[in-house]
Amino acid sequence: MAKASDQRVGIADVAREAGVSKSAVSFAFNSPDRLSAETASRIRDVAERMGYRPHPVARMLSSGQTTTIGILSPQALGQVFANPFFALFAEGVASVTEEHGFGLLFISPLHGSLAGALDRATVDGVVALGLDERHPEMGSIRLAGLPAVLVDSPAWSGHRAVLVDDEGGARLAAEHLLGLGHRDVLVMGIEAAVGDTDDEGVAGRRLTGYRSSFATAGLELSPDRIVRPPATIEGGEAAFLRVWSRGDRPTAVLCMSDATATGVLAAARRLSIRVPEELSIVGFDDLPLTRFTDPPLTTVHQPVRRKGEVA
Amino acid sequence: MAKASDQRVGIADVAREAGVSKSAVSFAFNSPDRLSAETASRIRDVAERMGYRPHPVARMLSSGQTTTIGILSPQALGQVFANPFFALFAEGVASVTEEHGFGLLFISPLHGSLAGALDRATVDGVVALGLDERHPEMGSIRLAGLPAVLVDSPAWSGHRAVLVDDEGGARLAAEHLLGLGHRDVLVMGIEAAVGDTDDEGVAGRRLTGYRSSFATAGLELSPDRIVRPPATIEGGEAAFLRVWSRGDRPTAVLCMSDATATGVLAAARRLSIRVPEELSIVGFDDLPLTRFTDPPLTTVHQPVRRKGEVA
DNA sequence: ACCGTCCGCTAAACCGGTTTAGCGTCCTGT
DNA sequence: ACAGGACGCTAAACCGGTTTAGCGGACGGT
Repeated sequence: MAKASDQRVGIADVAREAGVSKSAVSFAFNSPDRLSAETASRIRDVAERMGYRPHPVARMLSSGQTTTIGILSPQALGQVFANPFFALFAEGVASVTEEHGFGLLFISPLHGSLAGALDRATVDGVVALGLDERHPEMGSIRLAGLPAVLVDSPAWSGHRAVLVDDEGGARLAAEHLLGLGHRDVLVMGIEAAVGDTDDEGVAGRRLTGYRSSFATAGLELSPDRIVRPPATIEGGEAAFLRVWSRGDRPTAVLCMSDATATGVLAAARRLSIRVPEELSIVGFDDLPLTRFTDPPLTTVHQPVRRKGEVA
Repeated sequence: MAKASDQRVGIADVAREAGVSKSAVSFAFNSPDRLSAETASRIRDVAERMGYRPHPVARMLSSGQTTTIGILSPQALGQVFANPFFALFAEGVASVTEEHGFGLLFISPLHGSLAGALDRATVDGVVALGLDERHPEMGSIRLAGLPAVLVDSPAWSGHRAVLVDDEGGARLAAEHLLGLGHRDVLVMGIEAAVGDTDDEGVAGRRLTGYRSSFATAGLELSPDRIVRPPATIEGGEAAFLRVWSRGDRPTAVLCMSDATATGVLAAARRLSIRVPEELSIVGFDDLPLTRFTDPPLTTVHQPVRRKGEVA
C-alpha cells in the first residue's frame, strides 16, 4: 500500500479543520437538512478551501452503490469497437446512462475469462450483449447476482431481455434476393462468440430465417455457401476475397451484418465486380454507415433505445 | 442501505466455515506462499463451494487500486460514439488496457460537469481526449491528481501527451486541393468541445495549417467559407446542405474529420453532384471507413497505439 | 536439555467514507 | 415550573476486504 496518507484530504481532515465530527461533514454533503443551514454551508466552505473531494471507492463501499453500469461483451474490446454496429448500440446505452448520471464501464474477457472480468467490475447493473443462457462462464456466475438486461439473447430466469425479430428480418432479406432471381447466394454469417455452439443465438436465428425462405422457394442452402468471418469490415472483405479466389461465383451475398456487407462491397470493388449489376449485396442492422455506400436492404435496429428501461 | 447482508457470502463467512481467520482466506487468494499449501487449497475449496467472490469495491478501497483506466471525453457519450474516429481511438486504447488486465470506463460530463463525473469515477489513470489545458473544469480539478495522458492536446505540467502533426497534415490536404486548381474551397471544421474558445486545440491547429497553405498560394480563407458542424456523418451532411441551399457553390471541401467528409459525400449524392468531377472532398484521420466511399486524402493516425505507453 | 529461528496462522488496525443510535440543550405547552 | 419533544450534532459501528504486528509451536543447532 502506498504511503499516500499525505496529500489527499480526507473527510477526517475537513472535520478537524472545521471543528466538527466526520458525520457532520458527511451530512453537509448528503443530507444538508439534518444540519443547521449555517453549519452546513460553513463546512462546505472549509471543504472547498481545502480541496476536499470524497473518495469514490469509499463511498461505494459504504453506500453500496456504484452509479455505474457495465456493458458486457463476450468479445475482445478491440474487436468490439471495430464493429460499427456496436458503436450504434453503445450510443444508445450511453445516452440513457448519461441522462441518469451513471457511468459506463466496458467489461470484456480479461485473461480469457469473462467471469473474472465481471468480478473485478464495480457495477450496479449490466447490459449483456449476445450472451447465451448456456454460455459456460455465464451460467456459472449467474451474473453474480447483478441486475441485468440481455440483448440479442432469449430472456432468461428473471432477467429482462430485448431482441429483434432476427428470423423475420432474415427471411425478408432472403426473399428480396430470391425475388430478384438470384439462385447462387453466398451467406456471410458472423463468427461465434467464443467458439461455442454455432447455430444458436443471433446468427442461428438469422440463418434459420434464410433457410426458411430458401425452402419456400424450393431451394437449399449448401454448407459450403456459408462463411463466418468476424463481424468487421475487414472480416467481410477478406472472406469474400477468399470465396472468390477459390473459384466460387455467387451472384448475391446475404450478410448478417452491415459491417461485413461493407467489406464485401470493398472486395467487389477491388475485384472490379460491378454492384449491383453483377453482384447483389444485402446487409443487416441498418447502420447509418450503409447509407453512404450502395444501399443494401436492412432491418431496423431498435434495441439501442429500448434497453433504457433497465435504469 | 439495503439489508443485503443475506445472500452474499463475505470473507468472514468463508473463514468461519473453513475454521480459519479472515486473514487466512485473504492470503489463500493473494499470497498463497504465506500459507501451507494444504491449508491454502482447502480454503480455496471451501470458498468455491460457498460461491465466494471478493467484493471488488472493498478490494479497491483497501488495496488502493482499481485496475481500471478511464477515457475522458468533453462531449456527451452519445455524440462520442457517433464519431467513427472515436471508435478507432477506443479500439486502440482498449486493446492495450485489455492486455494489461485493466477495465475501461468512459467518463463524460454527467450533469453538465466533467469534474463531477471525474470525481465519481473509480479509476487509476485517465486518457483525456482533446482537453485543453485551460479548460475550465480541467484546470480546477488538476485532474484530481490522477496520472493522465492527454491526447490531441499540448503536453502540460508533467502529464504525458500524444498528438499528431495536425498543422502539417492540414497543410498537405490544403495543398492537394490547391494543386488541383481549386480556388473556391469550403472548410468544414469541427464543433468546439464545450463552447469554449475556438481556434485552439485540434481544430485550431488544422485551421492554421489550411491558412498557411492558402497564404502561400496568395489566397485567403474567408470566414463565411468556414463552418463548424459536430464531428459526425450527420453533422457534415447537414452542414453541406445548408451551405448549398444558401447559394454557395464551392468546388471543393476541406474537412477536418473523415466523419464530416462522409457526410458531405452523402449530401452531394442527394444533390446529384458528381464527386470528384464537380466537387472534391478531402477528409482527415484516415479511418478505415473511408476506403469504402470515395477515397479522400488522409493523414495517418497513430496515437491510437502510442498512448499505450501509459500502462 | 536449551536457546534461537522460522513457519503457519491470527488478532486487530486500517482504507474513507455512510449511517444508526443517542446525548445534550433549548424550546414549547400547560 | 416541569415534562416532552424537536433540533443539532457526535460517537461508534459498519461496509468487506488487505495488511502489519505478533503469538505459539515445531524444529534445528550446539
